[in-house]
Amino acid sequence: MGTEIDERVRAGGKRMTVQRRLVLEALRRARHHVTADSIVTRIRARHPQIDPSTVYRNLEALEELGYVTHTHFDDRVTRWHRADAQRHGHLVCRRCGSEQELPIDLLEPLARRLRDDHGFRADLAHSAIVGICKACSNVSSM
Amino acid sequence: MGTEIDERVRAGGKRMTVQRRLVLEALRRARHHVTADSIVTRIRARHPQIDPSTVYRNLEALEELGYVTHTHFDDRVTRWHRADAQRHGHLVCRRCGSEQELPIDLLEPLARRLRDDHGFRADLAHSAIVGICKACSNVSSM
DNA sequence: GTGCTTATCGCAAGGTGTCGCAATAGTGTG
DNA sequence: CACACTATTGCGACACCTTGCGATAAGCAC
Repeated sequence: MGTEIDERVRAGGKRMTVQRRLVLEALRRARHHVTADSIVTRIRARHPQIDPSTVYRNLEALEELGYVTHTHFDDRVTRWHRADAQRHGHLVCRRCGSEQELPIDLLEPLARRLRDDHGFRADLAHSAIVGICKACSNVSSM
Repeated sequence: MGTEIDERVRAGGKRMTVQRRLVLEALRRARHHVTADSIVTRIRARHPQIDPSTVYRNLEALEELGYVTHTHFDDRVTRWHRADAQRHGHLVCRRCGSEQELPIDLLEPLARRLRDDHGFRADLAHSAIVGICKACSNVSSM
């Protein structure tokens, strides 16, 4: 089973290992963004010998192959998800920590502008946009 | 000396300590973005007893008071600078790591859109925009 | 299936912050 | 100026991720 993926992994000059398959499986199970750490925990439930660094390296390898992507949320936490998921931006409130998704085309005008004016091909979904959400704006002054 | 700042620090319910003053001074000396670590190193040259956690906590405290701001560059490193410095965005190339600054008003249309459509007050200078720079675009295919 | 090459693994250590805690030291008050 | 209050410090430990390295095991050729 999973022969198609095995093929594609090998085509990329990589190998299909037990650990790689476990990471892939964990990502498939996870609906949305997951932290590397949560993947480690989940896999360890059944395979206690897996090392965190292995998971990190696999996420990276799978990203190179185009299977997964990562997004930087507020400040430090990186979250991973399958690359075939709907592409979208993120808004994170620095006050309450709430998150909301954003249609990618809202970011398109800026992307175009950066491309045209600076020749820079921006990946605007890569980092969440930080700010103050509507609810928090209403509560606090201003 | 420094009485005005002392006042303002105290007005914020905080205290002016030797360490706080050293951090403030280091930021004043630094032209642009500096990492917390470089501040630690710099201060330690003359005051070897200062602890990194103290510097981190002071940066945070000074940020609350509006004296400094931090920006997230590519991936992990946080950089700090004085709040009165010219506000601007950042482009970081994920291939070659080069950085360039961006006039803040280029980001304004998106900020307005987020404010109007989502009631979200975005801080678009808080995270660098990641992508592929012009030079790298020309070298690699596509 | 044997053997070879080398991608990948597990482990230990490092980098960048963060946190809990007991000791210290700014600050306002009497 | 001594005192009480509590913000702040330094230290040790932890969190999250990265890196170097020797051991292991995919994947290919025979």
